[in-house]
Amino acid sequence: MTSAGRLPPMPTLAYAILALLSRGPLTGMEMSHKLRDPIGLYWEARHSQIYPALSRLAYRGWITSPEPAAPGLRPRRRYEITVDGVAALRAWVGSPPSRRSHRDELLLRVYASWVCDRDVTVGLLRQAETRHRDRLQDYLARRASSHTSRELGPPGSATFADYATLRRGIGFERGRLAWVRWLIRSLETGA
Amino acid sequence: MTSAGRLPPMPTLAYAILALLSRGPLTGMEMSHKLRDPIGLYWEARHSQIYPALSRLAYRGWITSPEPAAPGLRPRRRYEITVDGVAALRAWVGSPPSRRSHRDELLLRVYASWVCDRDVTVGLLRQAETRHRDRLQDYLARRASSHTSRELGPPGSATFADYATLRRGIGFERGRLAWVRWLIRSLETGA
DNA sequence: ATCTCCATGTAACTCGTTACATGATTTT
DNA sequence: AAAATCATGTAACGAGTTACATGGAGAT
Repeated sequence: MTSAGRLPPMPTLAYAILALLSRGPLTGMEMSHKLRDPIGLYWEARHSQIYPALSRLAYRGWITSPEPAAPGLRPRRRYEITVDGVAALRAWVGSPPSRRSHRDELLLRVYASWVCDRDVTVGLLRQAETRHRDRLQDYLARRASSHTSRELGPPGSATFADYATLRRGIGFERGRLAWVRWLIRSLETGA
Repeated sequence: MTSAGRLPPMPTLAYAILALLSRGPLTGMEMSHKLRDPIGLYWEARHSQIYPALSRLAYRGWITSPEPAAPGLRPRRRYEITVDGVAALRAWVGSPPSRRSHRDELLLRVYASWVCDRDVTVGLLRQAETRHRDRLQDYLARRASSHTSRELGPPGSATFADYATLRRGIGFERGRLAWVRWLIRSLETGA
C-alpha cells in the first residue's frame, strides 16, 4: 500500500475494470465494448461511467497510462494495471459479498401477467425466447471457438476463469429458455 | 384513462407495487416485506423507496386508500388498486421490454479470481453455495406448501403466476448451485 | 412514565443512464 | 472540403441505498 489516508471505497465497476486489465492493457473504448453486452463478464457499463472511473483508478495508482505522445495526435490512452491494482483486486475478490439486490423484469411481468390476455403474455414470452435463444447461440459459439483454438488453461488460470463464467452463462440461458418454453406450452394448452 | 396531460413514465417499481396490489389490498409495510427478499416476485425495494412511490401512484389514481380514521389513531394506510391501476399494469406487461442491464457480482469475482489464491476463491464459492442452498430450500418449501394446501389455479390465474415465478426461482438456484459445485470440484482437483 | 418496537416518512448521497459536447480520423 | 465516425469526456437526471426523523402502540 503506497497511498496513505482514508479513501472512500471504490464502486464495483472499478473492480470490473481491474479484472479486465488484469488480462492485459486496454483503452477506454475497448473496455467499453467488453462491458457492453453480456460477455463472460456479466457486468455492464456505458462509456460515460467508465471514463470517470478510469480517472479515479489512476488517481489511486491502481492503473497507469503513458501520456499519449504529443498534443495534436489523436488521444487513445491505453491503460494498464499496477501492482497496487492487482493487490486491490485480489483483496476485493475475497472481501465479504455486498448485499446487492437482484431484479428481474421478465419475472415481474410474468408475475403480473394474469391481469392481461393470454395472447399478450405469450407474445411477451416469445420475445424473451428469441432473445435467450440468440444469446445462447452466441455463448455456444464462443465456447466452441475457445475450445478448438487453444488449450483451456488449468483451474486458477485466466483462461479457465473465462471459461467458468462462460459456462455459467450457458447454463443460465438454457435454464431460462426451458422455463420460458414450459410457460408458453402451459399457457397454450391450458394444462 | 381519466387523467389528461403528458405525465412522465413511472419507474418499474410502480408496476411491481401494482402487481402486488392486483392480488389484494396491502399496507406499505406489508409491501415492504414482500419486496424484501427474493420471493417469487424478484423485485427488491426498501421502504424508503416504496412510500414515495405510493404517493405517486395515488396521485395518478392508480391506487387508493381510505383515509385512516380520525387523527390520533395509528396511521396504517391500506392501499388497493383501482380500475385505472389494473389497466396501467395490463398495458405495462405488454409494453416493449426496457433495456435493463444485468450485473452479477459473483460472476465478476470468479472472472477476477485467477489473481488470488485458490483457497480464497474456494472460500468465496463455499459461501455462495450456502446462500444458494438455503434459498433453494426456502423455495422448495414454498412450492410444497402451495401444492398441498390448495389447488394450483389454471394458467392465467394469479396462483399460477405465483407458481410460475417460483418455479423459475427453483430452476435458477439449482443451476447456480450445480455450477458453484462444479467450480469448487474443478479448483480442488485441478482438473 | 419510560422504553422499545412498529409504521411511515424524509434527507443525503451514490450509482447508472441518456443526452450533449469536443476534437481527431477516415471517407466521399 | 464536407460528412461520417471514432474516441473521450461532461452534464443532467432518475433510480436506489443508508441514515435520520417522527409519532403511535404495547410492554415493564
